Amino acid sequence: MATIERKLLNVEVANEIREMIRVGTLEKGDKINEKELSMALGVSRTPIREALQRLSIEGLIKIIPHRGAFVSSPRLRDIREMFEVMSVLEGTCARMAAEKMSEAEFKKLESLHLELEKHYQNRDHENYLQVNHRYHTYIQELTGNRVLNDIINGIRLKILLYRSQQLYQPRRFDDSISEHRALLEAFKKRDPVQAENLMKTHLMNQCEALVSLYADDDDNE
Amino acid sequence: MATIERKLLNVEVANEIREMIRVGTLEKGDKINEKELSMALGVSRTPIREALQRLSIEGLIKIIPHRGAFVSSPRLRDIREMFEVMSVLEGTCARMAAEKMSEAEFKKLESLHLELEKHYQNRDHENYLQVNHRYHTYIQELTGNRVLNDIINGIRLKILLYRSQQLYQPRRFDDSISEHRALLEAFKKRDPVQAENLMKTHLMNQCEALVSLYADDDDNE
DNA sequence: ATAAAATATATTGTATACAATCAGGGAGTA
DNA sequence: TACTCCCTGATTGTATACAATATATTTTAT
Repeated sequence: MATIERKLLNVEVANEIREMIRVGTLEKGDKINEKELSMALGVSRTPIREALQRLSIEGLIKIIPHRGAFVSSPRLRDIREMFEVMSVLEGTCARMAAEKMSEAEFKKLESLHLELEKHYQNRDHENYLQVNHRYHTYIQELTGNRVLNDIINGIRLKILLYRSQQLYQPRRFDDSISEHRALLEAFKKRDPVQAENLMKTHLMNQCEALVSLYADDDDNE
Repeated sequence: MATIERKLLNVEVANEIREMIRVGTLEKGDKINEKELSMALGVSRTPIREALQRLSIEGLIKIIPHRGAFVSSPRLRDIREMFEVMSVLEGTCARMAAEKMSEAEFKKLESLHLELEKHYQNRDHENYLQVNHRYHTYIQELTGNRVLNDIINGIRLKILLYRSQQLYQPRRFDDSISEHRALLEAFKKRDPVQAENLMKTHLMNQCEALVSLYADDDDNE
């Protein structure tokens, strides 16, 4: 028998807003109007506001007193800082995963990699990103550390605010897949140190690609 | 002219509760009664509830639907996971700090270390812990990465739920100070790799000390 | 006397009402 | 025209009211 999932509106609303941000309905800098949203979702402002409090702690939105809630628009510096932490954390995941990875788990990882290759051949950015996300998530999960997972997921969602700009430069696409190939080799050899280092540089390269696209943007910094 | 700090009650209330947890007025497992707290603080339940939402995302409390908010009481597994992440993050701080530490900054660190030594001589656990906290915080700040800082501070507060048990075993007290001595040497030499490794093991040792005290406890796991 | 059922009380969750603050527009002046 | 001031409407922040659920107490039956 399944656990009865008791639903609270503020949790549902938070999920809803998070999803809007994830898929791009809400973009960085957008203002979130409480009344508007409450009518759209058919609930009162109370659960809306409670959800906004939650999201502000997650860092997805910023609440300016008496002005309202705005979708976060991290500055260049914030992006760099987030990636710096991400590279360390995902590097750690890679190391831990390489240390304890079973053969079945490697096969699963390999199949994800093959999906990546396919989308790369087809120059299908959208699906590449999607599978890439599943690939990284899978490695995280192999660590079995939920605290680690939660932190990484939280940061990733914030970085996702910039997904539109991400990876749409062909050069970065090429580099990304070759980094992934090297990474798979390291996992195949169960080499924790190499896996960690490759993952770290993979992340830092992604950061640089994002930042370079973004540097000449106006309202950030 | 100073920035006008506009205060919102929910933020104030969250600070208040956080402080209660930090100093021990609220302990792990305690229930937080909304009405009671609202009367004690002289505000309505609205800002109280908004604050609770925030704290639940921080992980300091757990909200059980229709039952109420309870101060988190992490299981043994959670503690281990938090320390695992902490060791990586604080290790990273140590590495980054060692890489960029100025002479003046080292002097400051050294003076903090000397305070530690003093309290160690006097077997003054309370003040040792206090200075130890400032020491670690200082290293964090040297990195200049606010994202990193926020994450570490968040986890530390949760670990602090167990401060009562921490370091009150004489053996651990001795080990802690000698680990700190080695650490200071590494910083003096500006050796990032060693600083990182020493910090990591320092944290993992602290974890083991805490867990061992705690293993025979009842309601955890 | 114990255990289950029923009722009452307390607490949480949600909606609404009211207060404080902000954003925008027009009137008036230089 | 450009600028300031004041006013109005809109939006956020807080308090209260009501509804739903959980906990405690009493009642009832065995």
